[in-house]
Amino acid sequence: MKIACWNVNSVNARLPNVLDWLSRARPDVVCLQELKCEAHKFPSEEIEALGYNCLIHGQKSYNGVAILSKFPIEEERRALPFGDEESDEQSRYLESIISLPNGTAMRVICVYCPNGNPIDTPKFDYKLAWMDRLRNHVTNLLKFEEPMVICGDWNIIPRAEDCFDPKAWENDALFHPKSRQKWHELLNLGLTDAFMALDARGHQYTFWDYQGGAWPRNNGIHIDTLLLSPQAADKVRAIKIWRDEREAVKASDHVPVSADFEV
DNA sequence: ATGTCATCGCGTCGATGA
Repeated sequence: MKIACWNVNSVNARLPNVLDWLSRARPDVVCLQELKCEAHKFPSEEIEALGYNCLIHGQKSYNGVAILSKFPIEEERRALPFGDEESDEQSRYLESIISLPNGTAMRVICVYCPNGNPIDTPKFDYKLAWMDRLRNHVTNLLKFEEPMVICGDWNIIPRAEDCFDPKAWENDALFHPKSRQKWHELLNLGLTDAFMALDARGHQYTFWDYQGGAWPRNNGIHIDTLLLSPQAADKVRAIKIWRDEREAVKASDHVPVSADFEV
């Protein structure tokens, strides 16, 4: 089975690209970030027509996450615990249980981590606190010892070789030592980064800014990936960054990332 | 630093976020 992750930067502005890619890639499960719309404006009919069940956590203008599944899907929660009301106003988290054809189940989680810029503002504090809340929750989920996949736009550049020009990111929330520390704390719970397990090359970007000719210069960053519980890591077989999608007309600034699992 | 894009509002562009 194929599970994918894609920040679409407005699902309605991107609808032709999304439908086209779903038809070609035929993923079984897709986690979408940055819907930029409320649930009632999500293009459910068009996506259902391709055989997907849609679980949507929308928000007007900003954020918004969804999980598409060809298999039966049930919502587990749509907010991280350990938070305050202000944090939960932002639609950045969606957790589901998907029933697979072989009779087993998989927990699939879609996350859109806060950007956090500029640093030295409450936005950066919010990013760090959000990562703490996620780590606390994942700590509990790992106790189930079940297949679990967390797909995300993590808004964190893990390594210097995950960007074109590390110097340009020195004072950015995506590459700040505190952000990367949160990333390591999360992974050190026992999660496997699917890209690092199966590829691990540097300069395999998933995002290129619209500004400054970043795409033609290949000035990108690697910030989208799938994190796996040990039981999911046992089953992962391949990872793919759909780089060519960045070349499309009206492309998102992120490209899809997919992982193939045995069964 | 900025060769951009998307949304909203009571608007026909500016503010905002990325």
